[in-house]
Amino acid sequence: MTKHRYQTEWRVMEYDLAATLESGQAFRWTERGGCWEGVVGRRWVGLRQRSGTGAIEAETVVEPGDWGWLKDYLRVDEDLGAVLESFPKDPPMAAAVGTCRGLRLLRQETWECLASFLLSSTKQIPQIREGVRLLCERFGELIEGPVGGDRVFAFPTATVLAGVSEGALRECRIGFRAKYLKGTAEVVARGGLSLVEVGCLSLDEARERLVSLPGVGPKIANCVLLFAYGFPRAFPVDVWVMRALRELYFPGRGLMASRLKRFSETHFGPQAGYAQQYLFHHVRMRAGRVVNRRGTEEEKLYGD
DNA sequence: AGCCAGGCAGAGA
DNA sequence: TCTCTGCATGGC
Repeated sequence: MTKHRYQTEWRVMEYDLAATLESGQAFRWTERGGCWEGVVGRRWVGLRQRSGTGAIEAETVVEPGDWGWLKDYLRVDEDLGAVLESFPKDPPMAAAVGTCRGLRLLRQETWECLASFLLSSTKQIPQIREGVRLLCERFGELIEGPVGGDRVFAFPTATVLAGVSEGALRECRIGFRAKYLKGTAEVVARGGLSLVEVGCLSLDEARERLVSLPGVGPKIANCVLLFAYGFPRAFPVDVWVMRALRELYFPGRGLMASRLKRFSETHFGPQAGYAQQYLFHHVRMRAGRVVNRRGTEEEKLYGD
């Protein structure tokens, strides 16, 4: 049988697709031969960025309608220049913006984002991706993918995950997080917390609701509020962002975490969440280079 | 071998 | 309100 392939293209300035899809906000995108493959909602999606114009090409294998769902996900209509302009004018932000040109925030589906970040505590991004992948393969619905490609799965619903035993969830290598995932899936599945209604609340009220879920504290809540709900001031503070605050803003001073968090709540302005993502990506890229350089003895000589 | 990873919950001070 | 600890797993 022949499958259709539906394609479109957006001309968008300052959009680094690779940085955006790899920056630890979404966990299902993989690159194959210059094409980023993933799943948005119940559709397989292929994305490619043209080297010359920077235009983004999108492809699906089922009828895409008007593509509005994918434009929303990628936030291609967002005015990134205005976002960057809103950042505080200080050396750390200037450095972060300089090394992360075109980094964007996505707008993800709320349940997938919440469930994915429930797996994130004291895990590295590749391990989170692995857990998400196994959950999808074992409990997600099979959906249409490209001819001759791997099987493709939707992210499993809260209802399905609520019905899975904790032991079966643990077999996805998610460890102690299994009981949190199951517990939260149960609350969401029975309507104990409406993820739709959370989006109608103020940032503080929305965060208050989310942290009532088992396994969801302020950090994970802020990730969901930023990456799925799009609250522009949500500011997740993980070990990397804490490191950025310490090393870039207060080097050599042993400030307490609580003091740094208070600083972060007021310093970064109306697009603090975006600023956070730039700092996060900036310090991770910097660390990545250091790690890679340890690979060869000769470059070790250059040190830092 | 020990330390760290996009943390959180529960206990105790 | 704070600090401390256990919790799975994998990579270095």
